[in-house]
Amino acid sequence: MSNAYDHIGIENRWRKHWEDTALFRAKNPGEPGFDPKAPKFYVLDMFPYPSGSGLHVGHAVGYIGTDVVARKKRMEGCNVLHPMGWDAFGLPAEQYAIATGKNPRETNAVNTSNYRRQLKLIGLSYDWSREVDTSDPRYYRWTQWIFKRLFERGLAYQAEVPVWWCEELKTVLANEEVINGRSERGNHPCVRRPLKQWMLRITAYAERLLEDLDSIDWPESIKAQQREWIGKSAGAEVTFRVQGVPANAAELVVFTTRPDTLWGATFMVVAPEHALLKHVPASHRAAVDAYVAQAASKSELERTDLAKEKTGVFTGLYAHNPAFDAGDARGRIPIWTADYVMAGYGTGAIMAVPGHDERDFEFARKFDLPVLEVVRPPEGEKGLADGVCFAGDGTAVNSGPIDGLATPQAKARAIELLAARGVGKARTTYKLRDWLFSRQRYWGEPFPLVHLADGRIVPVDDDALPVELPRMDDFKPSGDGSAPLARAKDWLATTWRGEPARRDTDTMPGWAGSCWYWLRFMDPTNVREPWSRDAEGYWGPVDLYVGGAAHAVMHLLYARFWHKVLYDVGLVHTKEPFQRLFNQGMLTAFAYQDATGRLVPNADVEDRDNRFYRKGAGDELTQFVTKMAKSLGNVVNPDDIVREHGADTLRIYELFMGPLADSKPWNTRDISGSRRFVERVWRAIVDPDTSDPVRPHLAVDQATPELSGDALLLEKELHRAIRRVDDSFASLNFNTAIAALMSFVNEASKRPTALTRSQAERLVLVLSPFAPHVAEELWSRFGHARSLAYEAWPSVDPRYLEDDTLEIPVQVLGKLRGKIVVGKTAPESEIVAAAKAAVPTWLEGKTIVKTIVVPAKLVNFVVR
RNA sequence: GCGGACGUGGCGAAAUUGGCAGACGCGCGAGACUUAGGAUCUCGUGGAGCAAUCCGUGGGGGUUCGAGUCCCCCCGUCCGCACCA
Repeated sequence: MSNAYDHIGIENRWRKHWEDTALFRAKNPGEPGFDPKAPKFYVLDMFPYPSGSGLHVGHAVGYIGTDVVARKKRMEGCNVLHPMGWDAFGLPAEQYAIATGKNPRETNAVNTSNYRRQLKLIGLSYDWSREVDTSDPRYYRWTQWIFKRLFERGLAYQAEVPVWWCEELKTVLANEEVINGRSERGNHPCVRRPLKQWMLRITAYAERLLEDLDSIDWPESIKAQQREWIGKSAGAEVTFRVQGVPANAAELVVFTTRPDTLWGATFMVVAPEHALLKHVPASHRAAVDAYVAQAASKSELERTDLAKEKTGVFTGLYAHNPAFDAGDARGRIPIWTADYVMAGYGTGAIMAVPGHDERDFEFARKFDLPVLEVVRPPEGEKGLADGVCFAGDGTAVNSGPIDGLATPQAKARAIELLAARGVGKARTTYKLRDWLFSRQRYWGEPFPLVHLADGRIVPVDDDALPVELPRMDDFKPSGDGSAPLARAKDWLATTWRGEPARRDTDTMPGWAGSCWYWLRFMDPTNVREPWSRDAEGYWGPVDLYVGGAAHAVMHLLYARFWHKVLYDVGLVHTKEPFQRLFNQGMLTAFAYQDATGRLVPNADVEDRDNRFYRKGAGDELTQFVTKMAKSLGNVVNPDDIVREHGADTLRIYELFMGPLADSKPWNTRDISGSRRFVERVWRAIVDPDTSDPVRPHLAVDQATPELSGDALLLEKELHRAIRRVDDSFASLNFNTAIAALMSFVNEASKRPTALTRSQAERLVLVLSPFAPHVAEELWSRFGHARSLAYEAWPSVDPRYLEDDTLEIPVQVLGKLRGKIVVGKTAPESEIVAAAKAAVPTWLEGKTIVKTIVVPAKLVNFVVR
C-alpha cells in the first residue's frame, strides 16, 4: 500500500466503487428494502442543457453544493432523491447541430455522455438510474400526455397573434425571449408578425401563481421578480361613449388604477392596433393610417428608445366622459392614438389624466392639450401649482361628488358611482400574458394533435403517444415561417380513429420538458403513467431546488403553472413544486485586456507580482472580473483541475471560496490552500513514510472513557467544528464549514499523537460530504468494509462546547483595554473585581459611573 | 425611473444577530529542514507611529455604555423590470 496521497488512484477507485455498487440508488415506495419510516429528502439541481463545450468549473458550484446536502442527508438517515438529467430539446441544441453539420440526436448523445462523465468525475452522488432526457421519446411521450391534459381543460388554444419573429433564427419567440427587440439567444433583430400559434392560458392561473408565492421558501428577490412579472394591478373599467361611429363600436372601454381622477380626463388615447381606428373619419384617415403604419414598422427597440419623445395623432373622434351628464360640454374629449399605449395591456385604451399621470402630462404638453387639477397634493408636496404633474395620493378636488375625499376613498366612491350608472366596475388586470407555446422548429416535442379534413383539431389518443419526432436530414427552418416538420410528408399524413388526418407541424418551446421533470425523476421508468401516485406522494415536493437566478421568471413560473394544473387534475398532491429554492451565485473569473481594450486569453497572460503581462510581447494588461465565457478566454475546465489537483480539492476549493449564494471570482492560484488542507488531513491519519494503513496510534480503538489533556482539547475542538459544519447547512455557506474543519485539522496536526481513533473517524465522516473520495479511502483504511455514505452523522455533545474558564474582554468607555480569565460560574462581583484589576491605568483618577456586565461576554466600565 | 442584492486587509472572505473586527485560506515577509524546492514545517502579516497609543468595515449624520450589525441622508457596484395606464 503506497502511502503518499495519490488523488488519481484514490478518486478512480472510489468513483468506480460507487458506480459498481450503485451506492446512491434511491429506492421507491414498494421496492424491496425501501424504508417507509425514514424521512425523505428531495434535493434537485436545475438540470442542464448539455452544450457542446461541456461543463466548466462555474457550472459545478451548484452541483457540488447540492451533493454536499445529499450526502449529509443520507448520513442523517433520510431517503434521499438526488437525480440528474438533460434538458436536451430546444433552440441552442438545434443551432449547435446545424453549426456542426450534424443531427441534434447525435450531437445530443455525444454532449450528454460528456456531461455525465464530467459530473461523475467530480464525485457527484446522483442516482444515475433515474437519468432522464427530455428529447427521449420515452420522456416526451409524457410531456405530450400532460399537454393533452392542458388542452382538455381549455388551457391550450390556437390564436392569430402578433408574435415576435426572428428572421435570423427563422422562428417565433416568446415575449420574454426578446429583449429590446432582439433575440435573447444570438442577439438577432426581431419584428412583430401576426401568426397562428399555440398559446397556453397561464393568465388563468395568475392569481394563484401570485398568492402561493407566500407559501414557499424562496429568495425574496425571485418572488419579487415573479410578482413584478405577474403585475397585478387593481382598478376599474370605465366605459366612454364614442360619438359618430356605428353603435357596435361606440363603447370605448378603458382600464384605470385611478378612477378617482376621471373628472380630470381631458383626452383619450388608444393603441395604434386598437379596433376603434377602423372608424376614423375620412378627414383624419390618412394621418392615422400613416401613424399606424409607422408604429407597426418600429421594432420594440425603437418604440422604447424613442420613449423620451412622445408621438401620436388625433383621430378626429370624440368621446363623452361619463363623469359628466350627457349634454355637458365639459365631457366632450378628443381621442388620440399613440404608441405609448400598449395594445396588449388592459383594454389597449386609456383615459388620459394629464394632471396626475406623468406620461399623459408629457403628451398633453407636447400636443397642447388641457390639464386639469383634480387631486390636491398633501402639504409640502409639489403639484400642478408648481408646474409639475402630481401622481401620488392626495385629496380630490374639482371632482363633483367625490370632492374632499382622500385618494383611497375617492377611488372606491368613484367605482360605486360608475357602477350605479352602469358605466364602470372594479377590475383587476395582470401584466402576465398567455404563453406563446409553439415554435416553427424541428428540435422539440411535436404537438399530440391532428387536423381533420373538416378543420377540427383533435388530440391523438393517449395510447398513440408518443407522437415521435421524425428523423429528418434537412431540418433547417424554411425561411418562410413554415415549420420544418411540414416537409416530413410521410410523417405528416396520418389517421385519427380511421379518418385521414394531418399532424400539427409546430413543436413545443425549449421550456416544455423542464415543466415537469422533477416529477418524472420520482418514477422515471414508468411506462403506464408519467409517475405513480405512490412515488409522487412520497417524494413530492422538492425540498431543495438549486440553480441560477437567471431562471427567476421563465422556467420557474412555467414550472409552477404546470404543477398547479397537475394539482387541479389530481396528479400531484402539493400546490407548489419546489418548497425551498436557492440561487447559487455565479462563478466569475479574471479576464484580461490590453491597452487597446482587446481581450487577451488567460493562457497568454503572465503574472509578475500581481501585475499582468502578455506572454512574449510583454505589454502590461488590465485584469478585470467577469463571467466565465469561451469568448473571454477565461474558461476553466474541471477535467484539468481534477487531473492536476483532484476532485476533492476542486470541491473543497469551490465551497471554500465563499457562501454558495455569492458570486465570486475563480482564482486558480488559491486552490493550493484547499489541496494543502486535504493533504494535511491525510497526513494526520496516514504516515506517508510507512506502509501502515493508518498511523499506529489510530490502528486500534484505545477505548479511553475519560479524555484528558490534548485529547480532551481536541475533543472540544472537534465538537465545535462539527457544530459549525452543521450550522453551515442552514444557508449553504459551506466556506465556514471548511474553515472549521481546517481549524480542527490544524490543531490536530500540532499534536500528532493526541488524536484518538474515534476523533479521526468522526473527522473523516464530517469531511466526507465535502471530500468524499479521500474520506472513503481513509474510512476503508480504518478497516471498515462498507462505504461511509450511510454511516451515522457524528453528533455534537453540548458538554464539549463549553470550557470551565472564560476569557472575557474588559472595556473602558467601549474600548478594549484588557482581558480577564474567570471561572464559568464566577459571580458578577468577582468578575467586576478582576476586570478592575485588569485595567488599572485606565481607571486611575476616574469615577466609574456605570459598570456593564454581559454574562460570559464582556465587562464595560463607563468612567468620567 | 421602479424593484432586488450588495459595499469589511493586497485578494477570497469570517464575525451566536448590538458585545474582542479581520476567523479560515491565498499572497507576501522571516526562519527551519534540505544537494535542491513552485515540497513540508514554524513564526509574522489591517494602516500610521521608535513607543505609549491612535485610526480603521463605501461617505456623512444619529441611537447606545458599546454599531460591520439598528435608524436617516448620500455615493458606488451588480442583477431584474421598464411608457403596464
